[in-house]
Amino acid sequence: MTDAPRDNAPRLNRQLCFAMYSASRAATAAYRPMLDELGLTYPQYLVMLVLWEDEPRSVRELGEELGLDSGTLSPLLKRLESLGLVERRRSAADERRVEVHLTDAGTALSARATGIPQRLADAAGLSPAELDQLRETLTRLTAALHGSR
Amino acid sequence: MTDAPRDNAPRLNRQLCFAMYSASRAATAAYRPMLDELGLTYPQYLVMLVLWEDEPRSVRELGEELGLDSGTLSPLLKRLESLGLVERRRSAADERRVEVHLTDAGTALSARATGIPQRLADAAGLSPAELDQLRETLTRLTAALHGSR
DNA sequence: CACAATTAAATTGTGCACAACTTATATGGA
DNA sequence: TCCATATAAGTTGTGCACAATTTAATTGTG
Repeated sequence: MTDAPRDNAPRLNRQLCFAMYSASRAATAAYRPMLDELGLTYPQYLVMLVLWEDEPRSVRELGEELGLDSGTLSPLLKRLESLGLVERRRSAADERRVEVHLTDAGTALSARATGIPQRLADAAGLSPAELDQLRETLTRLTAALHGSR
Repeated sequence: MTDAPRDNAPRLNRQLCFAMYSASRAATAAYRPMLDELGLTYPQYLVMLVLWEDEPRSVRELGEELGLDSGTLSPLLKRLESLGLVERRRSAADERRVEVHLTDAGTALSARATGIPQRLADAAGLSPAELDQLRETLTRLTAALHGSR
């Protein structure tokens, strides 16, 4: 036996999971300076993206879109509310639900966020076709992993 | 104007970054039941993978392999030490360094972790060629994003 | 109607990530 | 040699993720 890595042991840089973990953190880090200008974290930005598509949304609906539970969303939404970007209102029709509405400031922020994804795509160093294929493969992978529970 | 999503606004499910964020969390979630049996979290498992390749490693070396800083690693290593899997010892040659050694229990755990990556690959629902290409593309993307800082 | 089961959101507790700062040690010139 | 600079690790504080639990409102069924 030698000092070389054991052949049967999993090797870090061979692992897809680590590649995704690293890529995800690198992408979030690349977003950070742009999001800093908006005063948002990356998960807060994701919530705003969903609301910019359609609002109001209940906490449960936001959670379904993003795959997050109320344990993550409740405090996050409280911070967005204290930033003056959203308002949380109990639904009159169903008192269990909390509807998250955009404020005028929250709606206005959309304009300043428009260019962000393109700036990341530029920094990615991949062709548009590669980016598209990567996104498609990841989406399929995510669905398969969720299905195999 | 209609109620439809604004065409110029970034759409969530078109965004590569969200695809990576979701895929990374789904993969970690798929690992969780297997890692629960070992008593490890996913980042702890990553540290053990590095040590199984070669040990001892300093905190700085671990951080370079994994892209993590001492703010993350110091408490994580303290937890691994309290689990009896590693020992932290000040380097005699350089008193600033802390060398992380595997204990016998830490070394032995490797055997129980061997099959884990294959089980995830099976659940991924992608062909080996797709998995390999995905990993390669992600690695290239991570490098590009780090380079563009 | 009554009431058990379900659903929605919040809360509590643990463990990352990461920025900012602190402490201690080492190193490279003037 | 002296000491400014750099480096290694730890600490503090904020904000996710996520499991487990709690509280409150709603729904389905006898």
